[in-house]
Amino acid sequence: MNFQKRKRFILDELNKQGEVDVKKLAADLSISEITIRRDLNNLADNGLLFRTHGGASKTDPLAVPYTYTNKSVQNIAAKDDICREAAKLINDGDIIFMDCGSTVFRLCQFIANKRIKVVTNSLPIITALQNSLVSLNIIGGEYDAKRQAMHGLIANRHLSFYKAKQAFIGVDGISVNGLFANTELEAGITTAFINNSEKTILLCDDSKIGKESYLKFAPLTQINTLITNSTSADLVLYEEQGIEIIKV
Amino acid sequence: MNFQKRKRFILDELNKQGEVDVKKLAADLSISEITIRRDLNNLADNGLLFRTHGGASKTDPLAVPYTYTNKSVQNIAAKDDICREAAKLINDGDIIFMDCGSTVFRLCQFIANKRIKVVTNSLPIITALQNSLVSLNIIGGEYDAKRQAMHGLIANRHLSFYKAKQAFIGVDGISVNGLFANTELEAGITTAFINNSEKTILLCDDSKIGKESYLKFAPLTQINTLITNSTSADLVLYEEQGIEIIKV
DNA sequence: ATAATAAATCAAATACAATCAATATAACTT
DNA sequence: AAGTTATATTGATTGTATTTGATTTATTAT
Repeated sequence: MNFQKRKRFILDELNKQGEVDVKKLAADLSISEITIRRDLNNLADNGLLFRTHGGASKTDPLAVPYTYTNKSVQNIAAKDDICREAAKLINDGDIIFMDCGSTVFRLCQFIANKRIKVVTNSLPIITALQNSLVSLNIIGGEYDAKRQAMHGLIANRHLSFYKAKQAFIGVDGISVNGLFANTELEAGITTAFINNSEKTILLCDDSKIGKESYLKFAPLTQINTLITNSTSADLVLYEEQGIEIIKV
Repeated sequence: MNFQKRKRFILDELNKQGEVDVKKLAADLSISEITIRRDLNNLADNGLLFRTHGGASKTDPLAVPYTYTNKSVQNIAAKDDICREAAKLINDGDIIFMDCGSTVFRLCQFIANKRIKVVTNSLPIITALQNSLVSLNIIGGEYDAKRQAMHGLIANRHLSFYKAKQAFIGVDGISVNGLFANTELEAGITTAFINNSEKTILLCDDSKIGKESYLKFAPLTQINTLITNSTSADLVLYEEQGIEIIKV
């Protein structure tokens, strides 16, 4: 009973049962558990199964199709704290922009009962707010399945039809040198948000503070307010550039 | 009963009931409450549910994914037959419009593996096709939660940026006198679809044939092709006005 | 204020990874 | 062909990490 045969047996078993157990496989194949574990890890590395404690299953049962689960599971608590504070800045009758980051998304829960208009390029935000009191406006354009949002020339142009009181945005990084994005598309729509709103409010958990990623697309002076859970000493430098800092 | 299985059970239960209870889960799964609590907290950290005192409830984003399931979708079989035929008119490389009716929605399943570009104002269509080979473009504008689609001035203007080979549309009624809609908004976007495509293909099950509802917004001559399961004698009258009829 | 729920801490069981040894397999030399 | 060396596979051992539950203490809801 070699490697290849065991693999086939394991995958067959997985197909039949939906899951396998290290102990049982070891007994069935008369081989040590450590070897089974090695096989399972190998198969998992190749994406052929999902490793669990004590065995394996066909796919990750937590892999739900329509959420931010894969992406933004980081720092949910901090993000919620930030967004709770952000929601206090919003009053009935306001028109606000919300961009498509995972931080801004957490704002939805705090504004569902406000009588406001939200303009956004993010589909998860639409889904989250579609049965709320919020009136929604979607920015059209090329759909990016990975970000579940619209970007690009047409989106930017569409956005220019609107004027909002506040833009709530996220970035991939912020430092004394400015705001950073991972892609041009993101930078483009964020810039459009900034240019078409009276006030720009940046929502940023501590993992983004001081981080300079791929593309610097705007100076700090474009931002009016930064809400963050960071305790970084650099924040005073931001303040010196005229940004109001709200710490949570 | 491991970790993953419990989580799947919890999420399933949550989907069915809308909320779950620590005690009940512990009893159902024959496991201690502390473990259930840990599971719930873990899922909450991943944004998959909202933790409450004594249990958990659904998070908003998962609450209402876009579908037509809740709606009364009549005549599914007939609509599928129509759409199967419609899909034959679409070739790789085409750019097509799809409007937001329940009939046109059924077309998704037949085009998921085509390398085409779809421009649409319907969110259920986006959801259905977002992980397909199809490249998507969303028409922005005011969001209508009831229709789960965008309509209005901005949507119509946005649409005018594009030119498609074919527009696949539905209507609320069709007779020898023309095409009928229930609202001005629908009429507006449908007209825009027609005006910006080389060919307009109307998908219509028998319940719409001969029906004259609220608003007549276009003459029959605007349509190039009608695909229907109807056996009405009136169809020859449509044909006399220059419409190609495909019966299924 | 009181009861229910949650968090914190500790303990036990189980699974895992790392390391090293034994064996089998392959490759190479003469 | 035989022997030697290198390599890959497997297993045993041991320490580590994870999972789960019991008990106690803190928090929350009504």
